[in-house]
Amino acid sequence: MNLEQALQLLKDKGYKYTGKREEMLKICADERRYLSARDIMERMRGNYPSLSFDTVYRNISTFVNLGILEETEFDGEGKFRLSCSTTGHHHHIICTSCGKTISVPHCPMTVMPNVAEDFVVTGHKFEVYGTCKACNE
Amino acid sequence: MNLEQALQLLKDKGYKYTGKREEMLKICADERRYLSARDIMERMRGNYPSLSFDTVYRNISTFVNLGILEETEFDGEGKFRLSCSTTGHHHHIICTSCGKTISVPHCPMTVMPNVAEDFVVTGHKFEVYGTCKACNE
DNA sequence: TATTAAATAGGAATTATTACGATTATGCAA
DNA sequence: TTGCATAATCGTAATAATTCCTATTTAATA
Repeated sequence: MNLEQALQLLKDKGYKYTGKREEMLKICADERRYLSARDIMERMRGNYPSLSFDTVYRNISTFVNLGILEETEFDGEGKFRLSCSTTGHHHHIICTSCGKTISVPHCPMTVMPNVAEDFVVTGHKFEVYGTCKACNE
Repeated sequence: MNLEQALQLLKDKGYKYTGKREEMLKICADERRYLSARDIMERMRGNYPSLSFDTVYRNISTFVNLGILEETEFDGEGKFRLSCSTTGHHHHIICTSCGKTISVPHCPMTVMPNVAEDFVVTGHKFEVYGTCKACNE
């Protein structure tokens, strides 16, 4: 997904256009890696010095619900990135230092032995963590 | 791992025996599923009404470092369980309602394409979430 | 039994996130 | 273009999980 698609989707769904929403999405589109809510707030402070937590968290939540952002959680906080263009279901190798990702189309669920007949499976998480080349230097 | 092994390991490593540590481990050994720090505290309040956060969190941290407890994180909080007897590396299917688990010896890393030559891989997480039979009723 | 270092209590501090009433701004229709 | 209804935002308080800190207590052992 790119910025234009994200803004169009918001419009189609009847959400109002605001400068803050555009800037949030712009930041995510420019960086294309996992950012925390605080990361996003910090990058917006220049243009919107009086930005509220509420605005950022509520908009993030909206974007996640619409599929504009992908969400995960590690190091004790939520992380968000613009949904990958990778078609369909995928996983990530994630740099825990800068949030940069590599997409992995391979999903372990396809080869999971069906040991869980007693479980109603609602989801799964497969992530590989490490540090990227740039962060290693 | 069982209660006796855990207590022995603590002793071998030079940690002091305390009733609180034994009870924490007893709770984990009896339940054998993922519990939050708060879950553990609540179960101890009867015997130790003046139990401190610090005690629980510090002991959990000690136990995790010694490999007595396995740690994960979902629903915004840390979860802990007595290390499985399953030999070696494994993953879990986890009931997000009660913390009950099923061990899965299969690890997706063994079949991961090596797309990460630019990454120094430090870890990974593979968990399947759902609700168990008992919680579904 | 006395000593010493580890463990704990009690509560304050931190951090991430959510909640909420008051205010402001967007989209739309007259 | 203006006014209206409602969504979005602000400012801040509330929550919730976790960590930190100091005085006190306790387990191990000499």
